[in-house]
Amino acid sequence: MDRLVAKLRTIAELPRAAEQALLGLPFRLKKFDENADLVRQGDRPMECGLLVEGFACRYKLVGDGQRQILSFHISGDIPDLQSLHLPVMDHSLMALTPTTMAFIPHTAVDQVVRAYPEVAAAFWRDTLIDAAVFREWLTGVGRRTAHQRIAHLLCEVFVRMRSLGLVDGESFELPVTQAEVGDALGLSNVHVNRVLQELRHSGLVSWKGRYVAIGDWERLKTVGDFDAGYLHLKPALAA
Amino acid sequence: MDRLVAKLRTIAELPRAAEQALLGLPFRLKKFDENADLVRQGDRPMECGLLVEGFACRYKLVGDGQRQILSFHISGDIPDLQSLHLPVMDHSLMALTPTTMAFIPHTAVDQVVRAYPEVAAAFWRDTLIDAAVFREWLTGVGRRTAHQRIAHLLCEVFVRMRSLGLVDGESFELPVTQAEVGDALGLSNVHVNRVLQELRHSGLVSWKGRYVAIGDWERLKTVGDFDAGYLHLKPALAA
DNA sequence: CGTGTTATTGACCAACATCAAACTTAGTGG
DNA sequence: CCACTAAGTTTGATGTTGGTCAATAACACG
Repeated sequence: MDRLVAKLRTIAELPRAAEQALLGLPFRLKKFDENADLVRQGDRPMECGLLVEGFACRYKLVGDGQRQILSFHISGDIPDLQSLHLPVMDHSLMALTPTTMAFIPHTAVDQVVRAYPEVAAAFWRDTLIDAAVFREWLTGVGRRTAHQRIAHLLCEVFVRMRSLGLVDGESFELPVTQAEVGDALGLSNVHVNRVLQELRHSGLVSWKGRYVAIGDWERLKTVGDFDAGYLHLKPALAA
Repeated sequence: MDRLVAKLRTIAELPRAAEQALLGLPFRLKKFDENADLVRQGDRPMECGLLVEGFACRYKLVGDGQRQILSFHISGDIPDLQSLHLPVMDHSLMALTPTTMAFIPHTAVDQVVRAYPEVAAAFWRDTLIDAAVFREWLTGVGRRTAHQRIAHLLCEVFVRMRSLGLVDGESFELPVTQAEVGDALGLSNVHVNRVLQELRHSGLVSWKGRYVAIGDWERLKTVGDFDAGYLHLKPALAA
């Protein structure tokens, strides 16, 4: 649960008592293999899943079987928090790496939320930030070129990782395949590969295996038309 | 405020007292011309804007000036409800027709939300449904063809209008230009025009001026790969 | 009736998809 | 430690959806 508190601290201030209540939440740990579904579209979860360890993503499938990845998630996120108020899942969640989740009963979350309006506000704020990120992705997929989209995604992940203290120098872990990037940005894996090569050759980024390093942050931001405002980070973390 | 209550009834059950509290909310009416901005990206609103009369949309601009429309809104919606918890707007709102808004002070909304957890839950649920729609649009723009996207959008608007009792037979008002549809779906106005002609010729829809009529609902749903689940309507309204 | 917005058409073009094959790399079991 | 395998990356050739530009036609409205 300390991961959860750490995450919420990046977006809101919580009174000590509320943090204690969160730390006391009951949960059930469960491990998942890479590529396993954590929750499926159509499910009616009775618990919220806190991502403790690993990387995950939300996704939807369309009629002809293509996949759209909707968001990436890391330690501290509760990607299905919405199930508290939207009983049936409208998308699925899957593990991008081996993952461990802490499932917290809805009833327990509900109690904390009722007892501490600040927690309710923080959770609500968290889901609102989710929505803000969807809007940004939507404008990217709708109106930006492949180059811009890829640069933008790298900027976003970099800033989010940095706000959680997960960046080492200029580089951070991103255990995502090029095909997955394509599914997130509405591109083919082939095109992602080609654009990535150009970004590398212009020295904007390097990406080897699971690790991305930013080569030229200012230029990458420019190329990606990136402005971190939509992430609604606390000012201290946005720099 | 009765528009607001009517809207919330489509997504949640509220105790009588809570509805009364909502009806008693203070507000300030303001009229806007077609194409006027209601709220701008970067603003820090002190009020929430309830759309009383007219059609509006959320949008963002990208670096080179192109526009992405993020959602359409009708009477009863509070498109900037999020400003309660996200102080600075990450997108703009504009009127698609002459519009009247009722601006309700954040402080007043906050009081009702604290006094009635059911209202807090209903509002939260409303913003979660917003997010669900963004996800669906994202998958459409990312992974569906122009035909599918346009058919899907018409399905969505039809179902939402019907849930509010705003459909007359098979037809409903949609005061949106083809260029605006393009900006919503990540397409050019020219291409929207061509696809729309095909949809008309195959008898799926007719669209004259401000009014759309569904010609073949079943086929339109199939073409648009549409499933209303993501709208999270109460079962009685989803049919 | 003008006048400005919106819809429609045609010609041409570019970004990105698709297909298929070869090449790398990271694991895995012997 | 090495060969083997599967996943991921890279490359090339080719195709298509949908964009851009520019002109014309239809409307809506004062």
